[in-house]
Amino acid sequence: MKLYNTLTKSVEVITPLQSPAVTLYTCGPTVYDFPHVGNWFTFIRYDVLVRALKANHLQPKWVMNITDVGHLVSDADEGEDKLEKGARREGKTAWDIAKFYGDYFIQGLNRLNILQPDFLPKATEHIDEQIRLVKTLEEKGFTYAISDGVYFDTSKFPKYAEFAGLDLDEQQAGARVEYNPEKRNATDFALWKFSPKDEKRDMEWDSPWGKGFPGWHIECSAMSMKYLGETLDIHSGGIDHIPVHHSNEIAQSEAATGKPFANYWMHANHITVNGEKISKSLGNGITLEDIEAKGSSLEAFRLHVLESHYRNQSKFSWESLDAAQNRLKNWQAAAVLRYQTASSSSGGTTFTATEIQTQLTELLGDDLNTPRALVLLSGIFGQLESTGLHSAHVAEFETLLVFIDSLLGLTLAAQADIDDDLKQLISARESARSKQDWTKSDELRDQLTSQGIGLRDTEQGAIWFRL
RNA sequence: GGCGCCUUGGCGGAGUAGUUACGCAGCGGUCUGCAAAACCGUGUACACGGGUGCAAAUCCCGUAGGUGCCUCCA
Repeated sequence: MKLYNTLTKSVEVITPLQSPAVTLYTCGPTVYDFPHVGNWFTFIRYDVLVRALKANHLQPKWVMNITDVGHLVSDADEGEDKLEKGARREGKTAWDIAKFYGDYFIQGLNRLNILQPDFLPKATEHIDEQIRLVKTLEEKGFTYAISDGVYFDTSKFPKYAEFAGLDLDEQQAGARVEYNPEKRNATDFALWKFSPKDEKRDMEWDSPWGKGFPGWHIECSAMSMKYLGETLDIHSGGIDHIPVHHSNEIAQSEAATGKPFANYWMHANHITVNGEKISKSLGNGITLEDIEAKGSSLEAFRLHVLESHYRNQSKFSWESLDAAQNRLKNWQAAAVLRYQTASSSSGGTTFTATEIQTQLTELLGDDLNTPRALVLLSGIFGQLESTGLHSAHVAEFETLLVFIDSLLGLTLAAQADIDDDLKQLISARESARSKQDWTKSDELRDQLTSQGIGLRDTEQGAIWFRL
């Protein structure tokens, strides 16, 4: 299993600390609003990673956090907590917001056929762990307190800028945003924030430094260490997190333990819509509901995600989603050929499932090359559609479909046979046709169409497919 | 202002030196009772200008446009 490692900027073979177990931490959502397609792209990328690891004989132990406190509107540790802001927007408490959008997120995982992580820890349920980690950092001299919180002193972690390849001096010279002048360094970040003196927050806890709430970054370190140990194999997240969030995670974790935090870093690139990034301010945050309202399926959306490589910036458009929907329909039409092999015993496509499985596993194992995997599959399904499935290969085909579904999260094997009523309509049409009763045969065809079943007349008889 | 990345046929999207990528859509034809599907055929694609090479979409330099991070954000 090979993966591009942001740490070394090269594709590397994954060698877990305790193979075949592989520990994986993926940055999860901040649950203050509906996720948009860009967010879901990344979560599907994680899912593909997990499935690829499994296919390549590794056993992932997967943790994805739920950020339900402490993520401020600005990464510069200023501004409002997103949860509190969401609460004000909807006239609820921050706890209500976290519950509602947290539940929505988990439903979204299911709707997109994303595997459930082994752990989905919430930041608010790990306050003690976070406080303990800050204490450790304090004891080791990495922290200092100012009026609004306890901060990490990045100047005491000399390789801070290495991970993101930043030139801190240059950046500061041209920085557009001013930072809290009490901070010792621009890159210092909050470990613990104090509650405002004149305001009662929905979410706040006591700590050795005063009442407040944890900084956004510390949760990931605390929770990954709790569930996966001080050094994890793979840490994954959105590409935007390289400069701030992940640099901070590395700094605070390695400062606390003296050990490497993660051996492999996998970053999913972003997508654009109409050539622009997705952001709240642009108002182009398409949701899963928008996709369904347009008549597309979430499975087609998933296939659309797989059509591009996770390291490239890819584009989302309704046109490309339609293309994926059509491609999926063709695949589904091929999948149901296994119910229609009665007269193709002599001809039809034959193949060996294990051979194709090996190829697919290698493609996914080569830095998650999903575009190439789809090319392979389109070739196979295309051949099936043109020549039919050999009747002796139904079981082989079924095995392959189950494997494809497990690797790519599709539901091809689940494509069911049609019921007897529909089958009778088809055979009634066949006999009408043999009697050249075109009126009746067209009428029956219309009936089938209205029930979502299309037909193609071949030399071996009518083949049905779902419209 | 600093540091990056990108630019492939109608749309999406692989490909880092020499092979038709591929998908979706389109066009012409065959087949068909009519359709549909399928099949056959069909697009002088690699932003522009130089350079290196026997050979460049692929490497180097420059130009133009776009875009990302340094605010929000997967």
